[in-house]
Amino acid sequence: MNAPDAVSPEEDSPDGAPPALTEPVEDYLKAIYELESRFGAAATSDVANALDVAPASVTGMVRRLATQGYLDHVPYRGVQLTARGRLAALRTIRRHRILESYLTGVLGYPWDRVHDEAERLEHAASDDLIERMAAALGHPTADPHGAPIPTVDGIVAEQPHRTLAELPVGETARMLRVSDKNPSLLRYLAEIALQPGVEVTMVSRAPFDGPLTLRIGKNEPVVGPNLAAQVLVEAMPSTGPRPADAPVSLPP
Amino acid sequence: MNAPDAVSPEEDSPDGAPPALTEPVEDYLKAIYELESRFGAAATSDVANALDVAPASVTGMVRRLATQGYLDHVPYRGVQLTARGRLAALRTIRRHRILESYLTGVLGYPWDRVHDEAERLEHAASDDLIERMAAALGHPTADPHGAPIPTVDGIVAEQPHRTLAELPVGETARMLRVSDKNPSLLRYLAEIALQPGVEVTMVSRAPFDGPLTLRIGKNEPVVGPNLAAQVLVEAMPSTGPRPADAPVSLPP
DNA sequence: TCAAAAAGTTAGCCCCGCCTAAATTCTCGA
DNA sequence: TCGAGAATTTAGGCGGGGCTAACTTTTTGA
Repeated sequence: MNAPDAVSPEEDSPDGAPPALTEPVEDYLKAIYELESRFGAAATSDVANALDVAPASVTGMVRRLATQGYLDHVPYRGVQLTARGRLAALRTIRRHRILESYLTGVLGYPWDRVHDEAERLEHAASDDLIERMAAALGHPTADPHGAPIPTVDGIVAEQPHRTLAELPVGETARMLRVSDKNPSLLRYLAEIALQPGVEVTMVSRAPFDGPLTLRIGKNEPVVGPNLAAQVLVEAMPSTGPRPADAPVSLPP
Repeated sequence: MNAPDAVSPEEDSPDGAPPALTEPVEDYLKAIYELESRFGAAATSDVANALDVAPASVTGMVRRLATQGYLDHVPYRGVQLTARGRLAALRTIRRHRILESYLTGVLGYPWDRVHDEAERLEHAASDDLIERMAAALGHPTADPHGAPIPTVDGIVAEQPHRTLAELPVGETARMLRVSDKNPSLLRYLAEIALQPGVEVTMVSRAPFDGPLTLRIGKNEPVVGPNLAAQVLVEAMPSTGPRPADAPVSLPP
C-alpha cells in the first residue's frame, strides 16, 4: 500500500490549472489519438510516420508521456492514451477544428489551406480566443471538412459512415467528411463541388476497380476508386425519409 | 577582395525565403529593437529584464545572433541590430500590432487583454493570415493602443509626441498612444475614456508633482503624474487648425 | 584616484526534442 | 519450429535555450 500522501501516479500541477503542454507533446497526443481511433491502437512506427520523426524519438517521448500519466506504454507492444491523455488530445483537436472553421468561415481561406495554419495556431491560441471564434461562428459542430468538433469536455459526436467507394450503384448519400490533410485532393473535390452536406449519387461503377461515375447536382464527374475511398458519406441511404436537418454546420 | 562567391557575411537561406526564426529569437530581436528605439541602445541587463531571463542567457543568445548577422555585439559595451535584425524585429512587431487590432476590432477583446494573446500568436500566424486580418480591418495604420503598424517592408511611421504629463495647463491635445503592456493601466484609461484619438485638456496641475486634472469630453478626471507620464499625446497643440483627419485607424 | 558596486561574460550544467547506430524482441513464412 | 526480416528499444550524441556560480570589466562615488 502507498503512503497516505501518494495520491495518484500522475503529477497534477498544484494550482489545478492544466499543465501547459509543449507543442511537440500536443502533437504526439493528437497523433496518437487519431491513430487509436482509426486503428484501435498506435504503433511506434505509425506515430513516427505521422509526426515525421525517427521511431527512436517516439520511444523516448512516449516513455516521458507515460511517466506523466498521459498514456500507457507496454514496451514492444504499443501505446494507449489514458483518460487524461485523451482529454488533452481532444482539447487540441477542438482548437484545430474551430480554427479551421474560422479561417474558412470568416477569413475566406480556401479549405485546402486551413490545415497547416490551424496546425500552428492550435498551440498558441488561448481558450478564450477559441471560444470567441466558436461563438462568432454560432458554435459550429463540424469543421469545413466535416470532422466533428469535440465539446470543451471532450465529447465527440462521430457519425456512422461508409466510404463513397462503398456506395452501391443507384444509391444516393450525403457527403459527410474528408481528411483535411491532402490539399490537392481538397482542391479537386471543390472543383467537382463534392463537399460536406452535398448529395452524391453513384451512377455507375466500371469493373475491376475502375472509375466511378457520380452525380453531384447536374454534373456527372468520373473519379477513381482511390479518391472515392477517401470520401466518407452517410451510413444510411438517404433515399428514404431523410433527417430534416443534416448535421452540418457550415453550409457554403 | 573577396572571392566571387563570398557574397555576404550573413548566411542567407539558399531558397531566398526568410530563415524561419524560432520563437525565442523573435522575442529577443523584438525586445532589442524596442530598447534601441527607446534608449538608443540595448544593454544586456535590460534585455534580460524585458524577457525575464538571466543576463547570462542573453549573452549567450546575443553571441549566436551576432554570428548570424542579426546584430553587432561589442562585449561589455552593448548590442545593436543590423538592418537584417531590424527588419526581422519589425516583421514581428507588425504581426503583433495587426493581431491586436484584429482581436479588439473583430473579436471583441478588451484592449487590456490583447497583448498576451498577440504575443503568442505573432509567432504562429502565417504572413497570409496576417495580411487577411489587415485587409479585414481595412489596413489599419495603428493598433488599438495607438502604436503605428510597420509596413511589410519595415517602415514605421513614428509620430512626434510628448507625454500627457508635459501638456501645459490650458492646452488641449489629442491622445496618441499608450503602452500595451500594463493591463490595469489600460483598464483605468478605458474607464476615464482616455483612448487614442480622444482630445484631452490639461485643466490644472497641483504643485510638487501633485495630481493633474484633465478634461475628457464632459468629465474631469484627476490622475497622478505617474500615469500621465505613460500617456503620449500629439506634439503640436491642437488648438490651431488641426489636421482634418487624425491618423488613427480604429475609432471605437 | 581608486576601490567597491554594478554590469557583463565565462564555465559548467540541465532539460527537451531530435538524431543515428547498435541491440533486442516480435512475427511470420518456409 | 525456427530463422530472417520487421518493429522497437537502448546507447550515445547534438543543438537550442535556459540556469547558477565564479570571474572580469566598467562605472561610480568617496
